[in-house]
Amino acid sequence: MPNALQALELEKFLPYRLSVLAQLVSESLHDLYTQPFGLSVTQWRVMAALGRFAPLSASDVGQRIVMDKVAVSRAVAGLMKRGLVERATDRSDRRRASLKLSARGRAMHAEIVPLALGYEARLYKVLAPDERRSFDALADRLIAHAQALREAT
Amino acid sequence: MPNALQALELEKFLPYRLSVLAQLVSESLHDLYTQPFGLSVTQWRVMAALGRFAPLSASDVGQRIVMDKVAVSRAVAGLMKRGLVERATDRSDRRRASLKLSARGRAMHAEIVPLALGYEARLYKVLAPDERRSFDALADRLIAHAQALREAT
DNA sequence: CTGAATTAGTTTCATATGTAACTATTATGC
DNA sequence: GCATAATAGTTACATATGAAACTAATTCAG
Repeated sequence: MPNALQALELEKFLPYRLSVLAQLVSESLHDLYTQPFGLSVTQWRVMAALGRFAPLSASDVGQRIVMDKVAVSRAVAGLMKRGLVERATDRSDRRRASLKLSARGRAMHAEIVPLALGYEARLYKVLAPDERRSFDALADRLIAHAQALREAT
Repeated sequence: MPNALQALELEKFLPYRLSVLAQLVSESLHDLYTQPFGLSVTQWRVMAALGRFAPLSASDVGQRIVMDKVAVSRAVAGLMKRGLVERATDRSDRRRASLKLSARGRAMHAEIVPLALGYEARLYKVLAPDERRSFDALADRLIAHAQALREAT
């Protein structure tokens, strides 16, 4: 047969399933911090980046968490308004502003991290330790490859 | 130590990595059909569902592709305007409308499917066949479990 | 040095998306 | 049978997001 009929079986199609999984996980996680802390997804991600990587500029944040600068800018504006993040203009390059969590921001971060890790732990429970390691490794390779394919275009 | 300091290492955090991977894949795929065919992501998903599962009601589509009814409604409206989808009111329950691809819709679907499968194949190339099977199986279990956790809340 | 090109970040506008309210139709309790 | 509830789908509003234009500061070529 020169060209067997190609059928797209959605339920087996990798991009589709990745989208469903990421969506489910993201929504569940969102529930953990949206009601009690009033954070949007992007705000939480920025807080997570700042909580982990000390002082960062807005574009550093964007690179870390794969978020465009507009989204970062908006999230930071919201976090500053609530006094969760502090900004200081860089003395040597006044375009830059280095960002870090305020005391309040650190306190909130410290409350949310265990919730996030708790959810991750519950999710991972369905996999045995070696399966978890295996999934992680394969996912990493897929990420790297997807990135390479994207740039190749 | 009663409660070791929990650090959130974003780059190892499963929800974060799933989000990055799904985002990368979705963007790449999007490039394949957005320019040449002028479809949005939701429109393409609806077409894919209809292409595979014959006549479906709008809510059937939503269940298949995990998309809420508002999004389905909007996507269908756009597809109908372009004559890619046909709608027929159900005689026995006039709230329902059964949807299917038109001839033009089927033709477009037939053009896009190989592109989508081609991308999937390129993506999968980074994994050996047994790794691919393994990843698929683990991902399926994660999906099922994430769904269960979500409902348990 | 000085003007063109870069870079950081914000604002604007157009589009996408989710929640809730609404219409129309069918099912259910009494 | 009739009022109430439930279901399919659309519309309206409010918010989120992305692309492009814009401001301000810095770098670089000559």
